[in-house]
Amino acid sequence: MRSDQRTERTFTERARRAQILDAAVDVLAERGYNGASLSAIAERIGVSKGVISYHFAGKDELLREVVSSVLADSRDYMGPRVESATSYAAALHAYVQSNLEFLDQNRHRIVALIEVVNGTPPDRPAPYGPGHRNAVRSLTGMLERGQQSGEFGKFDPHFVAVALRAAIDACSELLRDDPEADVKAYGAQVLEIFERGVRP
Amino acid sequence: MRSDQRTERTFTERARRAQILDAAVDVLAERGYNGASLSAIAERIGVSKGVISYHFAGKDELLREVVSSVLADSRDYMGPRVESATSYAAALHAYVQSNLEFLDQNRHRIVALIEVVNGTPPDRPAPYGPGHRNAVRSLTGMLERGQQSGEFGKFDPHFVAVALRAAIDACSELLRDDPEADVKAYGAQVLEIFERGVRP
Amino acid sequence: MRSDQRTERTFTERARRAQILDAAVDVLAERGYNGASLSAIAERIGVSKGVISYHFAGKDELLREVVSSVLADSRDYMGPRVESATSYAAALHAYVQSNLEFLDQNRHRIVALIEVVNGTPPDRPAPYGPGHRNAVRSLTGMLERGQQSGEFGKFDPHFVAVALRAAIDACSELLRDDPEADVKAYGAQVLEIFERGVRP
Amino acid sequence: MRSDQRTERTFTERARRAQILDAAVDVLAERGYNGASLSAIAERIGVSKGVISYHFAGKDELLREVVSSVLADSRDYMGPRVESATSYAAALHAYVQSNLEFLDQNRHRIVALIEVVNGTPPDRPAPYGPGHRNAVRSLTGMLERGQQSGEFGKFDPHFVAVALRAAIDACSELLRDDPEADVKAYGAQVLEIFERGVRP
DNA sequence: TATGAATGAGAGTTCATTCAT
DNA sequence: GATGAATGAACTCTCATTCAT
Repeated sequence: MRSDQRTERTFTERARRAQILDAAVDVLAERGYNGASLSAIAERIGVSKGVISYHFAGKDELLREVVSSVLADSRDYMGPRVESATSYAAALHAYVQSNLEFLDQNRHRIVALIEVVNGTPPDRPAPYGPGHRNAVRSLTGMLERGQQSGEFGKFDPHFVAVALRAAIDACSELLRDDPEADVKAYGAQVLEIFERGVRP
Repeated sequence: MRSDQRTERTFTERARRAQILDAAVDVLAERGYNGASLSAIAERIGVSKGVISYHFAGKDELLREVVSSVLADSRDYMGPRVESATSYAAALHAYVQSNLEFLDQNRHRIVALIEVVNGTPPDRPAPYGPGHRNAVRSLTGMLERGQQSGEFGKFDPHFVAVALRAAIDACSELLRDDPEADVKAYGAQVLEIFERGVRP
Repeated sequence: MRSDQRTERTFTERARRAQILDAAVDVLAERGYNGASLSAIAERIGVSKGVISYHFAGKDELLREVVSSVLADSRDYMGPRVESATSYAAALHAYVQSNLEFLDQNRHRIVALIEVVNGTPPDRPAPYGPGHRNAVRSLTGMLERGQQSGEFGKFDPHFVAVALRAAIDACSELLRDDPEADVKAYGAQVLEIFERGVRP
Repeated sequence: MRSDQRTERTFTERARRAQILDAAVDVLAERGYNGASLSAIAERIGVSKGVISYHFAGKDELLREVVSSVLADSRDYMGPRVESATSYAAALHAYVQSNLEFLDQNRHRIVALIEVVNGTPPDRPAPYGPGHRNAVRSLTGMLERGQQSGEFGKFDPHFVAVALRAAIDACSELLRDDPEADVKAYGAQVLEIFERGVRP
């Protein structure tokens, strides 16, 4: 149905798609990748499976949209905050802080995203265009420029980027194990470690 | 039949179980959680599906054993190395280093473990009894003791333990993206960051 | 709504029906019976599926109309030519020749017709009222009258009618395998065989 | 399961496969290509759908086997009879006669074969390796050799082969319309026509 | 011990049809 | 008259599990 991509969607359709995406996020977060069958998602909104097939080309498209919508929102949230920083140290600070804020405010969706990314079988196209690898790459770039400017010391920027991203993403685990966890404090702690770590 | 844990297993049976576990690891690593069907695993050893059902109570038990065998081996490898350290700083060093060595030498099995942990739907008993949570807890303990001894400075031990474990585990990603990645160098870099981080 | 056959159709409606029938023919010819879904047909004219349901009682009626419109046209084309023949041999000649001419000029529609006739499950009302059986019957009649007049020799008229119709219809295969096939030459050859065959 | 094609099949399996093939033939003959769902076939033997999937790689393989088994049997039946002919006229005679005999003795299976051949959507691999086209080709060859030998007169061998095959295949229609039809008599009639037709 | 065989549930998809707007 | 939306049944296929042999 959605063969003509340029067609604008009607109001109703946009609403349904959003509703389905929300349901998908919920089910993914609660029952995991393998629990997120089309029936489970449809059941949650109280419609038939066919509705999903009607609004999305297939399960793949649905999951890809789940991922890309979260990624887009995270870029929208973090981008301006990082770019308005006036030093590399400040940018690093803004990066970690805004990232964790976003995570904190989108717990459900983050869990869903991780389920999709981790759950997608290796023989299928990854559901995030550039996705996570890109996140590491852009972080690496920031660290490198910080080094060139003399603000940061000597270290392997790629390795540090990987470790930092992992530390940030671990926030999900933290929340999984304890939904009341103090994300802000965790962020502050991670920041302190890595700020020390990149200092000259 | 294998429900009675006190029954001693015959030699043949232990061998079969081991063989099946190995096959499961291979298939999990290559085709992911959803690709690891009982038929795929059975096919790899050239036996019928029934064999697996005979030796394991069900797929769940098989996967849980995959996980627990890797965790047990990692404890066996790291334990002595960490415990023989004569200072907390040395223990931290030994922890990270031996952990990464183990990861490096058991790539296949680690990937399989991650597949199981990530793939298992949340409504089912988690495949690692205490597992990861335990790892974080013991690391937290080590950091706390280091603080009490005055060797380490002031920080939140739990948060740092979470971040450090995440940084270590990120090694798998590193390897997934680049199988030739220099694990040792990555470990050294992570160590440097966190050693700085915990210093008084 | 269109169940009341006596209702006169408006101009617009007749146009729509014709348009839909054309689209159905095209899709049937290109994608076969099973590829001819209502969506595929609707998409070809750029309307919604509902339009078809509005103008036809159901898919069955649509397909039956496809068949009957082709058959009607073939009767309109062949009838006068056959009837104006002044001998039975001439009638036979006119029959085969005009039939193949019609086939040649309506390849698309013929293919569609065959798809419908072959594709319709046997437990459903056959899409050609009397249809093909009728064609054989009228041909049989012609042969019988030719025999009674002494123009034709001794043979089983029904059997010959069946074989001749089959030979004529095989033209579709010929065209399917080679769209450039010389239909006229094929017709001449078939005629020669059967003219010899029915001679006293 | 049947991944290793060289594996011999057990007795039970051969029996089941045969049983399934028979059921498929019956259902195809009775309910047509589109009525021959896996459930319908399974239901007829009183087993679950899964059984078919267990014994055949998929519906495609099942249908292909239906076709190839009939074609193989028909070759086995006709081949020796045609080859033992001592003249081209005799060969033509044997061809038509043995073909119709085979048709007569395998009515059900022939109808099933035709359903599969006609029903398979055009965008899918044809279910008969060489199949019908081959039949026409070999018949064409026989006619050509008969012409070269001087036994047959002047005509287009390809066209006559197409028409003759069509006349023979029309026997199925004959049977469909009247299950008591005298196939032998029909064969004799067709033979007479075409023997006259190819005479010099 | 191991196998082949069968089951039955559940997956994603497609489709004709219905209906409020 | 026409549309978008939704339904529900049917389809093929996969899989963990069970069981007689």
